[in-house]
Amino acid sequence: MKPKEVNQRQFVQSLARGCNVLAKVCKSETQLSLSELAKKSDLSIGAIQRLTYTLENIGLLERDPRTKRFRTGPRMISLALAIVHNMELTKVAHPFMQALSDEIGEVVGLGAMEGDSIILVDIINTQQPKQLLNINRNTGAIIPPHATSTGKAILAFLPESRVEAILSSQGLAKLTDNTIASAKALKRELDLVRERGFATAFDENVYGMTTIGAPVRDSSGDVIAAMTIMIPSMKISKKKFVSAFRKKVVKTADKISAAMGYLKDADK
Amino acid sequence: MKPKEVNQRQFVQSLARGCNVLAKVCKSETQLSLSELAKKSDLSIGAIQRLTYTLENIGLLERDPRTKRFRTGPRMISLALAIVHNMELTKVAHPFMQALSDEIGEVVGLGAMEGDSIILVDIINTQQPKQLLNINRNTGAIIPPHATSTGKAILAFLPESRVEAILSSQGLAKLTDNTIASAKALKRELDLVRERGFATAFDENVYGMTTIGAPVRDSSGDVIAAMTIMIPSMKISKKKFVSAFRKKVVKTADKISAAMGYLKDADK
DNA sequence: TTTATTGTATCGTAATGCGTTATAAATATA
DNA sequence: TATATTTATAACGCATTACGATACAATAAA
Repeated sequence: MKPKEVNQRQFVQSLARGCNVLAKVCKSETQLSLSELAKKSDLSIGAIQRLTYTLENIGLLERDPRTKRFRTGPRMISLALAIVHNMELTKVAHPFMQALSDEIGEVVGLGAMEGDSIILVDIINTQQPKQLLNINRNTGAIIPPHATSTGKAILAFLPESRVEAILSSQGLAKLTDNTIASAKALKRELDLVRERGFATAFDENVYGMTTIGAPVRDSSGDVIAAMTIMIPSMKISKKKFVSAFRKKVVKTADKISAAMGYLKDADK
Repeated sequence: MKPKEVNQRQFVQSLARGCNVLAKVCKSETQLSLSELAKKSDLSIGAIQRLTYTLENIGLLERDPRTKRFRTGPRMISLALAIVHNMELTKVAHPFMQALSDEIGEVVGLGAMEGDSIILVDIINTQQPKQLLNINRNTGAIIPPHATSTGKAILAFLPESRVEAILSSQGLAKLTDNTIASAKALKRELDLVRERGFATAFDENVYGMTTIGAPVRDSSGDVIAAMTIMIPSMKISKKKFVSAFRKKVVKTADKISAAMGYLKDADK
């Protein structure tokens, strides 16, 4: 119908539409009705009906028998668990992150490269019941590479070509006044990160969040992720923050790298 | 093409096919090539090409640029993490399970109802390097309800109609000599479980695995999951196993129920 | 090099999935 | 309870979409 010039003759519309519907339901905290789905996807009601019928039939979606609303189906949950399970990184990293978080009493996160995106794959939340400003990110969130310590800690150690690919696919959106939104400035920043071995971000992604991150390597020495400490900016000055945590982030990230099989002094 | 009398005119073939392909790739430990996928799915090579092209295009699949093999894409990973994140049960249960496992030095698992399936949603593995028989189940695994302590601990506390629905959808496969494969015998077993408050399974699912499980309830009092202790059967006699662990399973499962908001003595 | 294997593009066809419309059920309003 | 409104299901006719087959290109093996 619509002039989808994105593609040629290889694109199967109904699959893409169906997957989008599936994703909508799975990501939604609440259950969704047929008509809600139709509105959110702007597809005809008939289309949604067929797609959901199919997805339900193969177990990826499920329907509350009372309310007739859709929710994530058993097969989808099984699949999700299998995927997460296959990510050995989180399994390896989690205990180290937990230990660090316990020690310093702050939020610790882990962002990993998946394709050209950086995804928050694990987070240790410190449950201080009602803090003024709470850091509240969920696993699965896609993280802007240029505006986070996680992102910069990864980018700094990737080959030029990968960095360009990632940035061109993700863009350099100006998220706050402090966001480094120019390619040139970012390049300089990455040089600094490389030199120091860790990255920082002061209110660059969202206002009020200060973070410091260090890269994590796999057994072949490639940087595949970064671990971060996140705190509310008002809690401490930049200087104190960096001096207090720089060694701890790097040390913990290095431990994770080691546990992933990376031998620090193998060469160079 | 094939006489798919399963359905009428509402079933959209290409969506179902595409999702199956997607699931195959995501569940596979290794990356899959186009032709491998074609064989495994028995679809024409052209079909697989279109489906994977689409899935890749929308980020659910990803292709290794060198080998051209498919793997789980960033958007799929993001989705999986979001799904798992939304499952508050595991978040709540995990620390209790960890504590129990630490205390007794055995494997502890958690199986939850998802639709008419019971899925292993979390497991604490005790990493005894090279034990003779290692319990090795992965999260995401679908668990036979009638042949496991997890399953029986759940079934015993569900309304009759749900039990029937589950059993008729899952069957009563004879998995070992000890499997309770008759509906009558199972009913008697479930009576016993209800009476004692926990379920056992001695080599009923796979040979060599003995388990004991207790139900977990949510805030509305419904049984939604069960927690199990799993050990290699040769390690201990049935009697000793039950007497050693019966109180611990129930107690820990109760703690989880309480943390889920269940008030034990609300009524009755 | 040749040969096998695997991935990509093309093409004509009809079956598949499309949006619309009609019916039924459920929920809200009076 | 009756009426209006929203929501879900089913039917249908048409054009597009996805189909399998085949031919071509690229890569890997020998």
